[in-house]
Amino acid sequence: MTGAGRKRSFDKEEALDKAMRVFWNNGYAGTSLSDLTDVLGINKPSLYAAFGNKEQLFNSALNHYIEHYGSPLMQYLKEDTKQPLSIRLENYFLAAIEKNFNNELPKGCFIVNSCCESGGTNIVDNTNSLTQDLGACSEKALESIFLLEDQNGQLPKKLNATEMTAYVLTVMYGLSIMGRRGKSRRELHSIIKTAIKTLFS
Amino acid sequence: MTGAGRKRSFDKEEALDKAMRVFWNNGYAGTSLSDLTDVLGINKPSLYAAFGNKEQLFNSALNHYIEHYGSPLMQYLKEDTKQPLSIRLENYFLAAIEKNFNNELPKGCFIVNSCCESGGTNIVDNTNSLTQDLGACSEKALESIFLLEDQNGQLPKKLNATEMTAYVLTVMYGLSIMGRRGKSRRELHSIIKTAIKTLFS
DNA sequence: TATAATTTGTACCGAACAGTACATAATTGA
DNA sequence: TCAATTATGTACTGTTCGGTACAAATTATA
Repeated sequence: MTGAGRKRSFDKEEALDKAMRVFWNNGYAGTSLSDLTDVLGINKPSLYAAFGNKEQLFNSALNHYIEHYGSPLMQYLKEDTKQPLSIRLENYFLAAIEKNFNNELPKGCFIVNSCCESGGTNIVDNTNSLTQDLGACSEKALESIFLLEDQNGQLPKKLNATEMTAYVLTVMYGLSIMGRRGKSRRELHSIIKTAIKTLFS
Repeated sequence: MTGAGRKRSFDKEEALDKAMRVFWNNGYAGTSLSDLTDVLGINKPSLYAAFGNKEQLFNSALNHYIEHYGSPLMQYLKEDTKQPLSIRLENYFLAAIEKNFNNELPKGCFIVNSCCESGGTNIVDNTNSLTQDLGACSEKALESIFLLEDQNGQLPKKLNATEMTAYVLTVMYGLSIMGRRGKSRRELHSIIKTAIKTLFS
């Protein structure tokens, strides 16, 4: 079927990762096609041929983020289930904030940023609902983990899985904003310590 | 001194409040001058004469928000100091989320939204530092309250004022994102209940 | 009532925006 | 080697962007 035709001069997955970082840093409305083509080192027709239009590229960037940066964090909760939940939850938080000190990545969480931008009149319905879906999806994943923990009696303070999920997610979101504000690793660690302490003792 | 000259046909404070809501909903980059003049019902030269340029208007909107929507919340912590801190903190959180169900106001917290947008290449240094300053200012206000509480032995779990401040602010930020995501009053109340429960028992 | 001061409305500016037409270049399969 | 196919680079489209020049309208003071 395919085969004929000139070869693409760039790696599509690499380019998507670069585009994601631009959107992550500047938001949808704050990113122009020139910003993208500059960073990706390709010209507009190539970008359109590979990724569709600006909105579709943004949606692809959101999915790419979840797949490569968001979802992997769940492993810290799932693995080593012999360790108490308090330890795994702390590792989950720690891993999340550690991204914030990789100077190659923008600050905060891309999904959180997009939630703030979402709902505005510049964001298309399609993108609004994708942002909502990705938020809901992470929430479901978290809840399914805490449902298991609840069955094993690991949830603290008589919280049920739904309450635990909503609260942990709230703290995660808050940490994202604190990270975006440029808080130091020391400060973010302190917040995590407080979260674990107040939840589990 | 002043006196001569045609009268302004609109109320400047009202117009600023309207402009704030547009920026709050759509962000800085997501708001155009046409969006503003449409909502304010004035034309561009009037807007420029009254508020300077887009960036200055945005900065004024941020200050207006803090003065009329952010700072007043602090009263819930300061007044009725005979009541235990747990009650006052709960009222503070409740008052914060209640704004989210006023359908005339955009969802979430304007400052939180601006933090997410801040740092991007489209936001001018001046606005970046104002956003940072306003974040830091709220934090100082909160910390001065918790310093007093600490002296009265009201802080729970052996937290000091700095730890308490950072954690409460994190939960507030998280609530803002949850609100922006469209969580119901019931869900946000549940999160607040969990926060109070885990902090104080 | 004349004058100075201020706001308003219209109409415009150059620049940047998202997106595309089209010719050229490169690659595969026949 | 030739035809079909795909990607690239240039140059362009119409629209919207933030911002302003300028004349008409309105007001207070002298």
